[in-house]
Amino acid sequence: MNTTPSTGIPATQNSGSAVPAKPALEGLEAKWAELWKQRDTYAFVRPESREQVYSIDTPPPTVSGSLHVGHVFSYSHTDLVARYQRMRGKHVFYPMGWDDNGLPTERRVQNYFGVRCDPSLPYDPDYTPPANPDPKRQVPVSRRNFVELCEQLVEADEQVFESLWRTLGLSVDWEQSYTTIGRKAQLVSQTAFLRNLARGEAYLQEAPTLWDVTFQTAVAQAELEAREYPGAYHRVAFHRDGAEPVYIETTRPELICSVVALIAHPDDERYQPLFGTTVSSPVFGVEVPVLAHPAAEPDKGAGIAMCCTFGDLTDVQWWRELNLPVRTVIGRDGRLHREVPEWISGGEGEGFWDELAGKTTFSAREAIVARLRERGELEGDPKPTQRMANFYEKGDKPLEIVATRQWYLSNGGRDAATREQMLERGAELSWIPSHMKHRYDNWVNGLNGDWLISRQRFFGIPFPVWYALDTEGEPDYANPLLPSEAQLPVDPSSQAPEGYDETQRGEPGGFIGDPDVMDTWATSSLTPQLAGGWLTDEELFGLTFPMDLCTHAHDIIRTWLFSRVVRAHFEQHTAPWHTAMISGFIVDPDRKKMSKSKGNVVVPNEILDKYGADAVRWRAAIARPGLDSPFDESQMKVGRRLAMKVLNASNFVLGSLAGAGEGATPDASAITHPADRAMLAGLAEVVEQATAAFERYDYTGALEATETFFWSFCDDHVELVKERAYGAQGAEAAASAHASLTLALSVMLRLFAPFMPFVTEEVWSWTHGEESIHHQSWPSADELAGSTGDAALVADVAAALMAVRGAKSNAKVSMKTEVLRAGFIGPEASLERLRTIEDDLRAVGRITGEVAWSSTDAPIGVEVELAHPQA
RNA sequence: GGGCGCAUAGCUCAGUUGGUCAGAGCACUUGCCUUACAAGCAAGGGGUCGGGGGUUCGAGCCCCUCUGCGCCCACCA
Repeated sequence: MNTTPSTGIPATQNSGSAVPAKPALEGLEAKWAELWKQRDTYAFVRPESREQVYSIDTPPPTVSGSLHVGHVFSYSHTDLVARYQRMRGKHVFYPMGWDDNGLPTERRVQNYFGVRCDPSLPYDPDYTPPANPDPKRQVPVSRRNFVELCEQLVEADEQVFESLWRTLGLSVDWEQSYTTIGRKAQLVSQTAFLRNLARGEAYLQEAPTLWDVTFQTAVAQAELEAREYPGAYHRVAFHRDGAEPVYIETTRPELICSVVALIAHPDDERYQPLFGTTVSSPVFGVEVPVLAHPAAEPDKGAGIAMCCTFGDLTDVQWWRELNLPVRTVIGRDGRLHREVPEWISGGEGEGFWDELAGKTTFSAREAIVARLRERGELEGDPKPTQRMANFYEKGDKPLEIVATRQWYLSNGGRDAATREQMLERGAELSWIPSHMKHRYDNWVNGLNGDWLISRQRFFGIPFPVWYALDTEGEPDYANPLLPSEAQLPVDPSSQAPEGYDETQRGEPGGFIGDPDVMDTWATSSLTPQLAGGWLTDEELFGLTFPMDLCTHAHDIIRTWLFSRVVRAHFEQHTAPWHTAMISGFIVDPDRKKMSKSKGNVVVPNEILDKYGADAVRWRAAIARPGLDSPFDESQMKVGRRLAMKVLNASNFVLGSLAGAGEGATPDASAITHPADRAMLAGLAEVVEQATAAFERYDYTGALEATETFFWSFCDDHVELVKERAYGAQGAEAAASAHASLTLALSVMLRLFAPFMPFVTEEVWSWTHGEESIHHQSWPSADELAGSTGDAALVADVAAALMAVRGAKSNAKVSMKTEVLRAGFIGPEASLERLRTIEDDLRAVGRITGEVAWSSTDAPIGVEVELAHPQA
């Protein structure tokens, strides 16, 4: 082949090789995403035994939501491990799910189509949504129409997500995908629920519940968010017969109408004389007892609190532990009841109720404060304060506490033995990084009740439960009617229970269906079962469960991770996976969390377009598990530069140096030159480092080792052997260079493959036809025939080159300047090694004259006599 | 208030059991159109490893303490 391509067009251009003249990154994502799809490159092929499988539980994204770079990075981390394990010979089970049920989808449908669900409307089979949706004036539609619109939009959203994941290069097997609303999800969720119910782990209970008045649904502890909320202390008088009034301080005077007791700490001497007596409430004149309870805090407010049912969770505790009555005034819509409460009716406040009835808590507060003022029962002016209030994470009004009937699932929140079991399951997991286990323990130990799994919504999986109605039409909640497992999935709102027919729905002596749906976590807590084929494909389930790995960011340890542990513990009596790899967040440059409201969200498509998927993945890979990492575009550039370098260096090695014809399978026996053997010995060490790093889920360490070697390979080794590869030292010396370069490149490409699947696949395809690099085996030190070489020479070469280049750089001359005399100094052992490759050294340094060697204790250096630059 | 994590060059981060550990990349400076790559290459400047104690022959690395930052949980009288 032509060894001196001076035209700028490599000789290979004429050889018919697939090595391109001028490689480019542009278009690689589109090309390979499509080919991988066509060739089914990442299909899960069932092996004989569980040991041959590596199974992964990765989060089903909320399809109605939007993704930011944080998601992209976290999913990339999963893919790094998936690709590594695949190359290690595992059959990688890597499904993708879509979390498409629940409130987020409902909200998106409402806004997108401009509709809202009204369950009282009949189904319209020909319904078409408004042409010009107005989210502010939503058109009511039937429940079934609403659900159809949800399904329609969800499908479109899922395609957009899939396309993004393919562009990012996730090696997901798309045949294995699942949704959280589909038939399989219904079957799995309902079956698991019925079994929980049969074992007593699930139960129906009427109890005070955290309630979002905007969405009008109950909310679980895991979905709470404490936020600052402005309020004001109102100092209010409770009256005593023939004595001074008792003052309490409250931020919620509108709840005075629901007061059931005043409570102070048992040791509080100020209030001890009052314990056991009664006082009467301002405005309403309702008599309530003064009681003692240790949860009262003497230094908070007036030191004595009014207990209302229910103002906050402390009220719930007092109500429960002191056996207080329930006096509910706030309805599911967040407004005060229309009718006069019975404990007020007949009293002095009865007439005033007209002013409160149907008001929001905010307006009721204004009305009652005005009334307190009039009556002289408010002392001084309200004192503004900032307090923490519980919010639904998706809501914008503080949660109320409303007594409602809900389904619960035991999770250790009410039972110390179960809690202990959950902690033990958590301890069985291998946590990456290990300190993330503390978050799990912290959460489990802080549970204050069982898991509330029912939601008063529409687009979700229904509870497979009916209730018989007695002759009065009252439901019998104590004895729910249940389907058999063979009947699942069922929809109790459109199907009748066994022994009844549809005409009996809602009729006395008939039945009603449970109106609620399961919270989305009640389904996604079963993703290992759902994806793995539980109930539907027991062979698959046996091969994949418990899974090897679960991955996600640290924010959903308390929700998704914990809830899956609960489910697998009850159903399979095991932890759902062996390892939990937890990602950090990508934060903005000021280390603030990215959020839409702050406007600091980086959209994935933009950076993927701008820098390419390999560059984005590279950036993701330098963020270690668990560590938050600030977003910085300059780092994308570095990733892109590496991808470009891989492309160029591969092109040079395969196209010009080694020769494409002999490229695919190098002849190891030809590798005889000490420089080549040393390089391969160095690479063998890198292979061992990278492998060890990946085995401990330190993908960053694996990348660093590979990348460091690769750059020195390009800068030092390739430069060192270039002339020899062109034939300057004869055929045998050239063959050694060709074979070693090809072998080293093959190894490095495979080491890079998990990180940069596109560019490595592109290069691989130049010499391997349709064979994918992602099916090749992960490199081993054994396959490096030259590993018997002396790796120490690699460092000597680097030092010698640096010395020669430094001399030229200091002289401010071109690197091609001739060296008329070079005197190397350094430790004798190093000089000994360098002498074995003197010809290579002369070529790269353009040393045309005498070379001298003198051994010293100092590091390697050189004294040179340079030709005149002009010469 | 409880828990966890972080603090090493201007920036982002490595520093595995205390002894070539004071490093890398970016940024910066100075050169080089060198026949793979100028979105390149080469050389170079830059840090008393947050403060203070202690253990040790020896400490970014271990112990104590202080300070600052971040996250999770709790906190509605």
